[in-house]
Amino acid sequence: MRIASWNVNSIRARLPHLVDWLGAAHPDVVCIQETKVEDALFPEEALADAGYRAVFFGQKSYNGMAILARMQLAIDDVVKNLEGDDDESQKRLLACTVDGVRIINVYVPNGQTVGAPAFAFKLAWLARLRDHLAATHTPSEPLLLCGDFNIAPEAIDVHDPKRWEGKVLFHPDERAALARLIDWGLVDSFRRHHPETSDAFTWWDYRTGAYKRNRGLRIDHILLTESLAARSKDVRIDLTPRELERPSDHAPILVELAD
DNA sequence: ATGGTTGTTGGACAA
Repeated sequence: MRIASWNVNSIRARLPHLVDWLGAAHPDVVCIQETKVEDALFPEEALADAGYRAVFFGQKSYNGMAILARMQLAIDDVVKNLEGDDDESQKRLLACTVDGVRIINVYVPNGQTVGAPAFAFKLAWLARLRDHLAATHTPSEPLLLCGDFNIAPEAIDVHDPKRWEGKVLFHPDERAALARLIDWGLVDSFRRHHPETSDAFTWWDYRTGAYKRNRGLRIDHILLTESLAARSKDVRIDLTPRELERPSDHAPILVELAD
């Protein structure tokens, strides 16, 4: 089974890219972040025409989640947001089960600037996610936690770690929060398959021509429990859609799981 | 050099 994660930065603006990419990459499941659309306007039919069923959980303008699965696959046990969130809460988590794999798709708060209220919100949200995992799941089950974490784990994941050190997306407190999440019982699947690979990024700022110079960060992750990591054959970042005109600022990451 | 671009919207705001 091939499972992908992609922050599309508006599913309506990116619909042609997404549909083309589904046809080219043939994922079985796609976890999407930043749909930026309320549920009534979600492009469900266009995705069905492309051969994918969808569950979605969105809001106007900001955030918003979706999970797509090939029509032949069932999507079960859908969960929207964390325990304690209400209708007013930012839409940042969507979970389901496909073919026996528990899939948790997250859009971790960006944090804006270190020290800002949004940064405290980011750290608190990550702690709540850790609590949710511990309360609802066990590390022994086949579970995949993926999405836009807005955190680069290590210096090797940043184009210029000296310049980024202590900045939002690469601050010690965020990296510790991500490490706490992983310590629950997860594996960074990309790093397991590519332990030495540098300059492998999933996000490049729209400004300053960052993509052309490969000035990026690896902030989108697919984390697996050990039982699922044992089935993982490869993980790759697909740069193809980032090359197009008016792309998302993120590239998709994909994991290949043995049946 | 605190710049620059994109998306949602119709002026900021978030990223």
